[in-house]
Amino acid sequence: MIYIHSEVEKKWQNYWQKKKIFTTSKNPKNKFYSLEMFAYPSGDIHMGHCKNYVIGDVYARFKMRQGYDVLHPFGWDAFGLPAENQAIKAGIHPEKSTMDNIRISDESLKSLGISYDWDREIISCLPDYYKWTQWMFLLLYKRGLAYKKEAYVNWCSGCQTVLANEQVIDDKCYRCEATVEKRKLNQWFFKITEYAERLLDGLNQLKGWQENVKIIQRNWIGKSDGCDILFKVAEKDITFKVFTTRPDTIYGVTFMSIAPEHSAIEDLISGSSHGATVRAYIKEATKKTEMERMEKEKDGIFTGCHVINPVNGEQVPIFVADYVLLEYGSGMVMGVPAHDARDFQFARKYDLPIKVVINPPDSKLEPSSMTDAYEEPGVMVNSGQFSGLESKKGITAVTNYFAEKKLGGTSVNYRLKDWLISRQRYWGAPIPIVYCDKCGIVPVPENELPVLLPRKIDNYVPKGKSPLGGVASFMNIKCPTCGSTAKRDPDTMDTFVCSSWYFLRYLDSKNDREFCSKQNADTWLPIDQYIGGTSEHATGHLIYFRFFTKVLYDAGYISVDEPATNLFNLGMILKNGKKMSSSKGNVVSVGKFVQEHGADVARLVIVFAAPPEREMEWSNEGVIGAERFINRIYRLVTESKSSIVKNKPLSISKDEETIFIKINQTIAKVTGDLESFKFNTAIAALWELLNELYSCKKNGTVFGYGIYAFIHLLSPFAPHFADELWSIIGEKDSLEKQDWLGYDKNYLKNIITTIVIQINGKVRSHIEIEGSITENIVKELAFKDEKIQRHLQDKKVKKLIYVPGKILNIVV
RNA sequence: GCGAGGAUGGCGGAAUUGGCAGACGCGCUGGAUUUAGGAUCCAGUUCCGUUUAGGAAUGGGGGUUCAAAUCCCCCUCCUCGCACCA
Repeated sequence: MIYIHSEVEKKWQNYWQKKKIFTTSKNPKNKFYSLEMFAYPSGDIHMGHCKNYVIGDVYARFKMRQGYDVLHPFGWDAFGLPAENQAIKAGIHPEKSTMDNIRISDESLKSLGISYDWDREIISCLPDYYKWTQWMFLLLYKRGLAYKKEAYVNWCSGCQTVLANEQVIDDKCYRCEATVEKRKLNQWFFKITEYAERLLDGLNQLKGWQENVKIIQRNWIGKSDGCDILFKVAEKDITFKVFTTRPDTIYGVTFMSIAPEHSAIEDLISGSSHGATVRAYIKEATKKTEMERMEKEKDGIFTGCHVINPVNGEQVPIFVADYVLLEYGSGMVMGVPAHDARDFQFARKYDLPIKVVINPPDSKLEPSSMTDAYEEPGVMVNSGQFSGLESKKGITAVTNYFAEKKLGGTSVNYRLKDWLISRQRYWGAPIPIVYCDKCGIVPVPENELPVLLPRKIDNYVPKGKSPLGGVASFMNIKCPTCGSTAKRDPDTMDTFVCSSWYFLRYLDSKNDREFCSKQNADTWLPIDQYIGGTSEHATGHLIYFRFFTKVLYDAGYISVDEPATNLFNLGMILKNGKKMSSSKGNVVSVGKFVQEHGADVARLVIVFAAPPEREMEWSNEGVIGAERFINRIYRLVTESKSSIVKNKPLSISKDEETIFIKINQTIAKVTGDLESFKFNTAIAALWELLNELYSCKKNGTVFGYGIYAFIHLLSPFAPHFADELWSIIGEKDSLEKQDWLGYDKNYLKNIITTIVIQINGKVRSHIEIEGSITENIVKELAFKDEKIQRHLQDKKVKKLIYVPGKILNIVV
């Protein structure tokens, strides 16, 4: 007798839909917001994507069974490069291609029986969604958090657009792997840096986030405490502010470096004989990629100017050097060769003086014999009034000195940069900004949203300019303020903007007056369990959606300032050791697999093969195991359905006690494992119980109850199959409507306890004891034991160590 | 270079306030049943040792302990993140 999955799975999916089993409660008493990251619709989804949805589904179903009113929605991150590149490749308009992909992917998800409330599905490329993405832009603009500036940006020659920092990997584009160059462009930015401190601080309250992700975010934010110091230029009327974390080395400054892109350089070299060489150097430097600049030997060029060291009046030369980053601090660095590795190299190359101002605690440094900079703490020397101070105290003392003299003082810098959101691409939400000849930058009034993305466009393939710029009917409008001729912004927004707030739209997906009502937000927020992705999102989406949450909180639209209390990161599914992807040709199609083996088998393969957080290889062996599991259960249930017992047995006979204990232990184990995402060991426990049920006498109330309990426990993992078994044993409706099974605490301990007897830590024997166990009984039985006696011959017992109920170790 | 995580049978993986290493599955071996087996059932399966007795074993080396996969020190390799951040 073999289980036929195809009809059964369809039947239950229809049933769930008809009975609205997964429709979210309107008035939740005990809310639980369970969310999986939404997806890019690039082609049909494949098994590689499905781990996310299956793991999330098992958890959501478990929570439903525990009596929570679960919100479990899904949607599509439908704008952006992945969808657009795929459309261009196929030569199909992105809208058609995207919507087609969504349709077939929805089918795949439904065929897996994922418990989504499909009524709340969102698609970020549709106007009723991106209207609110544009609204978010305006909100940030109003709050001074969106601004435009000319900046060097990452330009991908393949995708013909700018990229955010985290979209550049080793100087290559994250989508097409073309080399990324620097271009100076006028672009929109979100001022995420203004939230740097709060983003950092908020991590401490996220107890339910994996430490790993929080560490990555901390590093990415990159807070460093230090001191600003003002340096006057000797030859010109210019003052520079320079950031340093080591003000204690101020007396060791022997030069100054400035980033090639720095706007003050022109002033420094104007009218100077150094102008030509400096300009040539800058030209060369800005041509290089970041990688090239990093890999070569540090170099620079003298500007002809000097700065005056404010502590001792010394004049030191200013160099332009391409290892200095414009974006960090003020784009200038004070060169202290004795105590900074980079400055040391630079000084040796150009024969600049090396001045030791920090000595190690118990030795003295000689500049001539140094082979490396000394960067550790130590004692300040050659430092005027500060000499003799321990360097840590020196940092404070020097900082205070500058603060008092109004020449600088305490300063904090972050590695985090503002978020560049303009994209010169067609497939995105248009930026709701108008450029009026008279009024300048004008935000589109809210009541004119959405700014519709024109469907008709001659050429959406990017060629270095925004495709929308060529659509006259879109570009040319009247200024909303004064009515004179104006133009729209031809750029679209980074998709990360769409995904920064999507979790809010689910709460009120059809609201056309607000992105989400305050009431719904208050009802459902925060996300109780967020599941998805790997840590690759740690510096992208997971920071951005925290940022948006804080902005919306500040603006009073929501009452939480962190979006998700718990975050679970998953490991990828691999096939032949590599990430599944259609370009690598190693995908397992959902549709085909479900047709052949069934959704429940797919689900079981995913949960049993490895712990969810670890990478797993998709293997045929796993499929065989899962199929065998299902058939074995099916056989047992159909053969014994007449003896099913639906209530916990009132009395348990002596010889049924063992199996009853096993049942209770399994309920406890599976419940605990579900709560902590150890789904693989939950399945192992079910296997154990199944084997146990097979080997016990196949009748009697306890056996019958065991099968009943088993079906319950199986249902989050293999919901179609479990509901089918549920009806086979004569029950009505779906298990989803049933409360999660409790267990009897009095039956968790085994009747027989095995005590391990060790001699000098080596296992020599076991004794089995039923009933109460005291140390004395154990000792008595141990010394009577034949094997133990043999080992104890001619030996003297020195010590006995007894661990109650576990071990007796005899030391001889 | 810095930061995080990891290394356990033929394979995926269990086991963490230190207490029987290898749960469960796959594979393999033997048996039963079957016209048949890539179905099913039963038994076995870390390695060495013919069996027994025993010994060895959780990447390698040292240590703490009655007792270490688990704690400490050193080393090797792998994965991920950051990477001139002044």
